[in-house]
Amino acid sequence: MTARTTPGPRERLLDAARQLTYTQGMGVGIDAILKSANVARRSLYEHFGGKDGLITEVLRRTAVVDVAAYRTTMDAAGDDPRARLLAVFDRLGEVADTPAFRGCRYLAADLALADPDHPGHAVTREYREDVHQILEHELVRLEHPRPGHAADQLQLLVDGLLAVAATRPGSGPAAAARELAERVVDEGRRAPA
Amino acid sequence: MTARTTPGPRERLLDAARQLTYTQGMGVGIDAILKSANVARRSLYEHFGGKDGLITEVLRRTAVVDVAAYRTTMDAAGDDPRARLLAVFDRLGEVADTPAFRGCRYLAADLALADPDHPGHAVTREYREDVHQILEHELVRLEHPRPGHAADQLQLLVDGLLAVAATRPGSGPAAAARELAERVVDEGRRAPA
DNA sequence: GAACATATAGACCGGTTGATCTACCTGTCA
DNA sequence: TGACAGGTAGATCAACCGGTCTATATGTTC
Repeated sequence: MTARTTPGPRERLLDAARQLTYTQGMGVGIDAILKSANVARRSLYEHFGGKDGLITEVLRRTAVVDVAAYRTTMDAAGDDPRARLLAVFDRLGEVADTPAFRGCRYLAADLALADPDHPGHAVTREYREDVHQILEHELVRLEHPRPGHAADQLQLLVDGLLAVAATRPGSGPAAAARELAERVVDEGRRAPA
Repeated sequence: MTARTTPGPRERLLDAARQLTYTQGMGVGIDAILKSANVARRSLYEHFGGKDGLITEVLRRTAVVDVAAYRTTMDAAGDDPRARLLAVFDRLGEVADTPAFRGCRYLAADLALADPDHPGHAVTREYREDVHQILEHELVRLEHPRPGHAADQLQLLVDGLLAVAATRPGSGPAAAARELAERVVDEGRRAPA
């Protein structure tokens, strides 16, 4: 029941690694992370076994947070599934407008971790499955004729939005993606046969 | 007029770097490139001044090739602007199905090159502008009401397609992207007012 | 043949990488 | 008091990084 005023070395490491791997990429040196976290070298290996373990745990943590953010965003939009889905794109537009935005962390991780056996890949894959399920769930509630397919399309729009926002800032990708998302969501609504 | 049977060191370097930076990422060591190209260390610095120069030149070369590929693909689809635009997505679907496919080289470069002043970023930016212009040109021919905006959307679909293909292979992103591309292209065609 | 540009081969540099190690310090609990 | 877990500090390691260097070989061209 010790109420720590300062997070322990483990949390400090995760936080520093989360920030530095995003701003500097997966190639950041361990020394930079240790220095930023103000943590002894040994503690890293005690807690995570090495750099790969630390990176993987960072991805796991952020994935939990980001999946929760999807749900929070949708809950704030009310009960209507259509509004809930479109709110995701509005929210991503806000995030992408942040000066600190540097693209999708999970895509960057998959592209940067050349080794296909790196445990980080499994984490990113699971993250995408979670997001897909969240989107599909709303589409089912909408009685969308092809919820799985539509979820694929929405996820493609999300990835496209994040990629364009990272590489062509100022082109307003969020609005463009939202327009297309509306058509996906509204598919087969008032159409005959 | 010497008809070389083997490309010179410069071409061998560019070719090896093109392959290795794609399969291994921008973090590949110079030694690996030199060994793969079977080129002396010094030649790299004579021709490109260093690793950054080599990488930048690789991006410049592949950008020329890839922009030409857009035109070739569209020309093979005939004269109709609609068919020409949709052919791009069919072609990208083929490319993404290649076992060697590892995502968009230019997006990976922008995400991996942490230094915002790296000359490679200017090359990728110009590449995207070229692609945008190609798409917009066809949309103008189509008398699309908002050719610039539609080109933005098509480019977003391209980026999303390549990202999904790299991270969720087998989910058929090409077909999903093509469907949405059709709606973008057909926007305001038979609609009144 | 001499001069020259262009290769190659490889030693070498300082710096950094991820990882392992010892030594010491500081709480907590028995 | 004493043991012990968990933290810090920092030396040390082999390997590799990008880059510079010398020496040598191979052409081509005056």
